[in-house]
Amino acid sequence: MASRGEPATERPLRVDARRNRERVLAAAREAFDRFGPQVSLAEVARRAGVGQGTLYRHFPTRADLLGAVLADRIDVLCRQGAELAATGPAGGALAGWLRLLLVHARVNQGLAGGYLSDTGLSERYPVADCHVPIMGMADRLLAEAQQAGAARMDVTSEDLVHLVVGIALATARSADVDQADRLLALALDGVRVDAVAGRSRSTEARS
Amino acid sequence: MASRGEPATERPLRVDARRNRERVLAAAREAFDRFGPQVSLAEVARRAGVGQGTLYRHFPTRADLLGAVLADRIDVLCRQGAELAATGPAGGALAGWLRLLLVHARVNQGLAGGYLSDTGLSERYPVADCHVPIMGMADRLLAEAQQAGAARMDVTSEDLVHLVVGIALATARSADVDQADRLLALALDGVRVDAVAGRSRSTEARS
DNA sequence: TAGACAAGTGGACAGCCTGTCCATATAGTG
DNA sequence: CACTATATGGACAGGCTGTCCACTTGTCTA
Repeated sequence: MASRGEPATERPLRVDARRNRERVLAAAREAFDRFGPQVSLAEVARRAGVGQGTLYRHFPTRADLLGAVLADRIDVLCRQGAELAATGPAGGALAGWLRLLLVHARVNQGLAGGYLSDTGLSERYPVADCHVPIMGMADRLLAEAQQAGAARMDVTSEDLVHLVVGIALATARSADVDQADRLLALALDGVRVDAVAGRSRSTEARS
Repeated sequence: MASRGEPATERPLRVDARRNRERVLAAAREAFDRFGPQVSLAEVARRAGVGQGTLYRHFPTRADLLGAVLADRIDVLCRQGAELAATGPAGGALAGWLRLLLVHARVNQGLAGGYLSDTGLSERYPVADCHVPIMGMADRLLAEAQQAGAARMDVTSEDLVHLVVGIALATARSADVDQADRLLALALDGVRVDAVAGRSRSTEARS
């Protein structure tokens, strides 16, 4: 995820360096959208009009570049969540935001997938750093929904996010554009408080 | 998926060719397990003790190789499903098999992911060929569960499979090994027939 | 069993990609 | 303006994919 908050304790980048960094970022955004997250980094450098060395100086690995591109998309998503929370009822805000999250996850499926698998397939913190703000927003919206009695108390925000991400991943290449939405609705049916009415969910369906 | 059913209309492989094919397959199985689906095909050939040309002759693309390895794992899974159907109650068979599917999807997540993304990121049939047997088994188990009154009528087998695959993908690198199971239970809560009790699921939670 | 030919093999090779290195160019500073 | 730390670009080493083809080996027929 590189430098989200710009520690600024270190001397700032030289202006030409910062300009090049932005160029690379812009080129990467466009190239990832156009050719997918597998696009050659040499190609990105070419499109940015910089040398490969410059690209690698700013983003030592492909994951760093993917992460940087993801980061501001996530910013937008979280701002939207805050707005929903401020303007609507708690249950609706949660459901609405999960829908936005679903769209985000579908659109950026490739990016995030590439990011994750480059970040290290193993031995890493379960969800990548860049998902921290997402988890924060999920925490907040779920807590509010639970307080309003609109969501089961035994559901965690991690569950919800994983469920949505999963739906996005699983349906990413489905031709049926509505399916993701239907799946989300199905899953949300299991989340709402009235769905549980005193039964001990989980394993009792085992066999 | 290459030649699952061996059309046999074409002359069979020469014995040495068949032997080499098996060797490559065995080496691939092991290498994929050990090093992940990104392992170099040259490495697979080396481990199989054949030349690269031989590997590519039998499996022209990485996806072909991944697909072949996946195919027999899927065979096993479907046989297990048939057994469950034959021995237990319909609702339990469905739930139990979905759990097996979840395990399968988690274990082979990398394989399937690699398979899908190599098969072609775009313009292809939504779910890859190799999933046809899985869908068939899901169809069957769901239909039986629905007839037994153990599953909602408005759920499709595609929904279920996607949900499970999604959970597997989303939790594949989670440190919490139980989470996938909990998510599945959560999702199944939305599937069971008593969860719906005369409400029109889906979008009414919108805002 | 021998000969002939189609089928199969292996490894060299072309082309592409990643990530490093360093001689050169340039912003920032006094 | 001069000086230095920073930044740049492109050549390069190393690795991977997928193709090609001269050579080897099953298989079939007589």
